[in-house]
Amino acid sequence: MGRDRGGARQVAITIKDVAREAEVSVATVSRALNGRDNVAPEVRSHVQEVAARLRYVPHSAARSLITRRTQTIGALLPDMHGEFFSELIRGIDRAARAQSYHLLLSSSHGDAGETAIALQAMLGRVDGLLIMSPHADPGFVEEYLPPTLPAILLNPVHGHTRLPALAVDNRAGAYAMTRHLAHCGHRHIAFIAGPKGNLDAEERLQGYLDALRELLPGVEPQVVPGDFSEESGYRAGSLIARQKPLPQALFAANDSMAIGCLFALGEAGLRVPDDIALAGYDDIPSARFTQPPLTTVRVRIADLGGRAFDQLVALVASDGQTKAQLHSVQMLAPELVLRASCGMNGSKTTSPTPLEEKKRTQIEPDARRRSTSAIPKNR
Amino acid sequence: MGRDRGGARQVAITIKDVAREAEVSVATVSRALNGRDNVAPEVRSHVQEVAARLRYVPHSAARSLITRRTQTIGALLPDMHGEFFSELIRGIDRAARAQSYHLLLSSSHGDAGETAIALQAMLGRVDGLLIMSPHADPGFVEEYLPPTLPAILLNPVHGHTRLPALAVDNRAGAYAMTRHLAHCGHRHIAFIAGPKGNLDAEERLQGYLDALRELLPGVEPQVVPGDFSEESGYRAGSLIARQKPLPQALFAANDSMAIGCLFALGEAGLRVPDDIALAGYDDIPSARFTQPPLTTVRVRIADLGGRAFDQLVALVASDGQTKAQLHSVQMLAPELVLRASCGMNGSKTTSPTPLEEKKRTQIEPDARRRSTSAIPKNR
DNA sequence: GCGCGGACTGTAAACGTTTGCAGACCCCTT
DNA sequence: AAGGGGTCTGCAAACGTTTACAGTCCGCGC
Repeated sequence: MGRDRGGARQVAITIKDVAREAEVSVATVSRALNGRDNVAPEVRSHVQEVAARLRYVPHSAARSLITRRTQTIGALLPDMHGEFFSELIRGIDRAARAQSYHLLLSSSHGDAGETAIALQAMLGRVDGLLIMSPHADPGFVEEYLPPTLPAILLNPVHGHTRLPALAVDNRAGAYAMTRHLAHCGHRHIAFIAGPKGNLDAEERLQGYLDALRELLPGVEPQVVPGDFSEESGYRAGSLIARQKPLPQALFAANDSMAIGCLFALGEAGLRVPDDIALAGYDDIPSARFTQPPLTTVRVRIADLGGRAFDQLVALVASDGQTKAQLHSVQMLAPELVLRASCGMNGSKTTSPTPLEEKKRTQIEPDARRRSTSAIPKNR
Repeated sequence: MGRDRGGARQVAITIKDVAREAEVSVATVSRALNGRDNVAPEVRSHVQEVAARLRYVPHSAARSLITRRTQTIGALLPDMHGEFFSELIRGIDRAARAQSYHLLLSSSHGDAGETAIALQAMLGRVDGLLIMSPHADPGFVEEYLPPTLPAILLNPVHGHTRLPALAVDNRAGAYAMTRHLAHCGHRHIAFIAGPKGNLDAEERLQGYLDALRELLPGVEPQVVPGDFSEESGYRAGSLIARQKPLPQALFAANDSMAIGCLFALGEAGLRVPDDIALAGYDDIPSARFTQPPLTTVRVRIADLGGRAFDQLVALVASDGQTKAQLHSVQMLAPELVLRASCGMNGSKTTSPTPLEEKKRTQIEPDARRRSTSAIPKNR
């Protein structure tokens, strides 16, 4: 079986080899292997058997040359670190494998220029593009993206774009957390803000402000500056610890700052949550290791990636026809993770609280993608 | 400029369009754009100008159909979380972009079967493969991998393989850390082990045992079981805290366990490092946030990925001829990160200590790839 | 003046698929 | 017995490149 072929060195098996071996034409092989219905059943199984025996793998370049499909989508991602990045990739990758698509990755783009170059390089090789670009102006995308290539933005969008987008609803998450703190009985809730230009940071701040205005009218908001770093959280924490009337609760725009803040509060002799409640945002892994464990807002990153991928494939499949319909911005609702630091829920267990519907298009809540594993695997 | 073309809907620009517009043959366009030298300079620049104006992008499938190169390498990775995964990808991606290669990613493989399927799917689409498979038997790789396709393993290898491999020298790292603890004056050093079947865990244990035997002859090793989880570290810590003669130092096979252990020691009223020194392995981000910051062993993951990629491309370029030469196992030396928890170095700053040469092939130390950023970026 | 070589350019084949079209065959109906 | 229809199969074109080969043109040396 599998007779030697004349040539000097072994070249890849092609459809012709299968055809010769199975004693049919290449057209029949193609039809049999691609599941067309106009093939006699016994011929089909024979061809399949021969193909398997020869370990035939279709040459994807040849195939996509004629079908004009690559079965590949590209992901253009910025320079990201840690859990956020890996979760996003995980979600995209899972969805891709489920649809038997391939994933062409290009990450670590520092600026719009790098992203544009990477975009160029991907042009012939993908059926669609997932683009995450924190750079203020996504105009370069419209500049370099061929109008026919489906693409989905993973950004918090700010203004006009002809591309559909998917984003985490930062504002809704911050709103919900603030509401939770209010429900705990806290009235004086201070907020440690993120860096100025950052869209995520500003949306979170907005959620805090909105909730305060709507749920605790008359209470003055207090915003302490920060920049998402642990150090800035530490500084904010020691500042607040010296405050004459201590706030009842402290809400940091991300977990890193909350952790830094926790250190500062501890140094000042304040106990969390007894003397002051604390909450963060992101649910980074360290959040569950702090003492006390940190109440925070979890963002289902893997879900975000998976959903974006599925939408993109739908766009690809529809050949750009549904494009007009899907030309929208969808928001993915985050969920609260209540741990001990807010004083409400002393247990260590996670109890997700679904958020209510927020403005713009909303995604139906479902949980088909598995929850992100809490404990980091080995290593 | 860019005159309308007759057809109904806009199809991609091909080399023929450029040829027609530039009034030369397609062969000349190809030669001009690919930098062949047998093209008149003025013709070349004219063609380049026209191609740019038409936004011509070569159809990569057509190109690789004939060149038999895809300019793409594939990465087959297991189901990984967090920093380790993202650093690895970052390193690979950077190297890929530097060599203008594309990266086809398939991750989250739970078992050998999934990896094999993913491998199959990638077969026609990549020039080479980077494979990381923690599954005990990499035999399936040899089974499904065409003999002509260059590939590099990212595993700690255990025994025979015809593939070149690159791995982190777990044993050397554990050895160096144990030596450091001994240099600090500790003699009774206990080790919290990782899960039984795990290769990383066993290599680390071996490093500890070797160091103890060679550097502190006569001292009895103490190995406490663990499974890499924070909980198991906690259990090990409370066990040890109750010990009659307390060990002077405690070395956990990974940081998660060290952190769990730290909690347990704290609950038992023991101060680190005054009452007992503590060290971990991996340098996960949380390691620098603990109180006191954790002394640990850092693994330059991004470097590992980048090196592996560069070697793979060299293999691809050499058309498999150097394969015999490169058929080796290279070890990447980790470095110590001394923080306060070991009692030696009270400062918070990282001071990497290069390791001495260890057995097998060793990689020349260089630091061309930038250090992994310490503080997690925004989000 | 003629041939020769060098520099450049064009023609066409090849890469491995998919698929429209047409042919072959068989069975059924008339 | 002839024709019609259905089912299956093969032929060959097409996809967009690269590149071997065969020119063409020009200048130069004889």
